[in-house]
Amino acid sequence: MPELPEVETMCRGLRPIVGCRIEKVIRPKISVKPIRFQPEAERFCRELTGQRVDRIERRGKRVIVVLENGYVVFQPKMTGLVSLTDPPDPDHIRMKWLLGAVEKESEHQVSSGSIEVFFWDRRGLGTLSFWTAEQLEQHLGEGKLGPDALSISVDQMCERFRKTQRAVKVALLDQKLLAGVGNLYASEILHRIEVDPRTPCHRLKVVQWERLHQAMRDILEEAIRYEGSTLSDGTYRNALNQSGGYQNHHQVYDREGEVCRKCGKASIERIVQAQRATFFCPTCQRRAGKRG
DNA sequence: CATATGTCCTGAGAGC
DNA sequence: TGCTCTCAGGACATAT
Repeated sequence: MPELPEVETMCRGLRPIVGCRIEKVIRPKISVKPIRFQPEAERFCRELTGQRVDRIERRGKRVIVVLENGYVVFQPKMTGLVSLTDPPDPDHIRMKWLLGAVEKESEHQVSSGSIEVFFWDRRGLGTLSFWTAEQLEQHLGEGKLGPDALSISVDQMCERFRKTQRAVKVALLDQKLLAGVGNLYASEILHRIEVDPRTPCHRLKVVQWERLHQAMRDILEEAIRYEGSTLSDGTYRNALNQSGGYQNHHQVYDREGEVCRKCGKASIERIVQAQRATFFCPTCQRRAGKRG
């Protein structure tokens, strides 16, 4: 499930294509249902062909390839992957680019010859869009997508979260409030600051939002250094087709019944919030007011 | 407006 | 061995 660190890793892996021209856009024939393209697939491919890649950006959990004339937005959702090497299997390649060599001198210059970019998605919930600058803001601008988790300030966070009565774990997943945190990292963040995931946002104090903000940054940055988390399904890989490393550092996610690494006593519990699994330590993350 | 639920999609794994 | 069933969860659509 690519969240901010995994998507950031994909973006970094794409840097070698900056300056290259998209010579061919291919949609391999596959037996599974096609993913959603916007505009529809044939026009999408036509629009991209011949364009030069200017830069790579990320907004929350989306990869944005900025072309000389338009923006390609890839939403990996659950199992999507962008890579420069062979993806996990050939049966779920949703799109492929053949790139020409770079035109100008650049710090990311690659040797001549062809580069391939693979858009792969096993479950096919992901989407690919090609938008103008105006459409990009329409779809991903303020009001649609909250501030990115790595650039939001503490004050912004307090302001956006303190109004809601929803459980803090559930609110962290709301991309309109905050972009980039998903189910895995939300549990990890709350464990680090020892807050019960069921606590309503409006009950958290300013100092706790400060801790949450700091822990969020720390954990996301650590995870980026490890190039994300590859879960047991093995789906997620970095651009060079290697597993991430952060799964070995998870404190609670997918550790139901195992001993908490912080207190060394309690075993990690799994509950369901808003139809999603939440993992936490019942000892370290006691509800406020019940401590002692 | 705020919040909750249903839907999309495939493959892995459980259970019989 | 092979079948059926459940589950994983991001983002959007629809309902309350």
